Amino acid sequence: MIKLTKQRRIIYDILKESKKPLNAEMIFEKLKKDTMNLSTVYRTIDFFEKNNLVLKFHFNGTSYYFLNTEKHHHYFICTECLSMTDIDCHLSNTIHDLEKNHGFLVTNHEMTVYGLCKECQKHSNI
Amino acid sequence: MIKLTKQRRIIYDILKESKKPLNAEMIFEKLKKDTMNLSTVYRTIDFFEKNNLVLKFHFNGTSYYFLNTEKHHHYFICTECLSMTDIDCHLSNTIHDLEKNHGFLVTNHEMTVYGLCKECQKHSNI
DNA sequence: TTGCGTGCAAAAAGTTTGCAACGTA
DNA sequence: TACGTTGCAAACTTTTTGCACGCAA
Repeated sequence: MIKLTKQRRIIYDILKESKKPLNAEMIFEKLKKDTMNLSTVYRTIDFFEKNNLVLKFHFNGTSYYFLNTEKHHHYFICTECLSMTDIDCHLSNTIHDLEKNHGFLVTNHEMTVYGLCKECQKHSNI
Repeated sequence: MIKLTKQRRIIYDILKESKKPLNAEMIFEKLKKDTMNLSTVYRTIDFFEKNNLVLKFHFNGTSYYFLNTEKHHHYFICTECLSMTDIDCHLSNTIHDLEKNHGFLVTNHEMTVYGLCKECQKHSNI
């Protein structure tokens, strides 16, 4: 059974409220620092990840985390505002082929599209 | 014009010879350390990346790099032996839809499938 | 009560940077 | 020759770890 501590509850709620993926530092900021130690943030996230409660991806030198609801699997990340949008991608066929044709055992997959969202394109001076 | 230095040549060749993606430390090991400074490895890779000569992905705490030939874009990574296999994935449609339906500007995308290759499944005790 | 979770402090791992010297175009 | 590249050493960022104490089940 999973032990529900105050810290886990807090971090879970922060991730739940957030409309964007967060990194450890961002979570730490949100909980006002003195509530909890940064290493606890890392350990808690790690725990969540091992229990499939959160998913992560790596971007610009840090890992970002978000709750693993059924709908999140593939996403578009705006590199400006970090907004995350679910996208449809029919990967299951590809994965099936891999297992069938190459004999691979697929344990995990990720697919991320980066770019600028509509809003950020307006303010962007690229 | 791109300045071709001894160090760039060496690192390029290492990546070319390698059948697997390499991280900075692995490149550094291969060139026997005293040929070049580790920070030069990082700077060179960075330079290659900016000039689209290499692609990278992040895994297990480090960045892995490989030459950006036309054929490499989406791949299967064996988490045991790090072997990399190109896979077919028809993402262009997905990306097209994103740009058309959401007004996103797509600048980059990655898709990686992780698992165990045929060979490693035999020796694996998972 | 007991074993897992946490705080704290310290360090590991990966990567970046400033500056002087060097070497390619 | 000139300017981008490199070596070196130092720092920085992100993440991990050991240990003693604390708390949820």
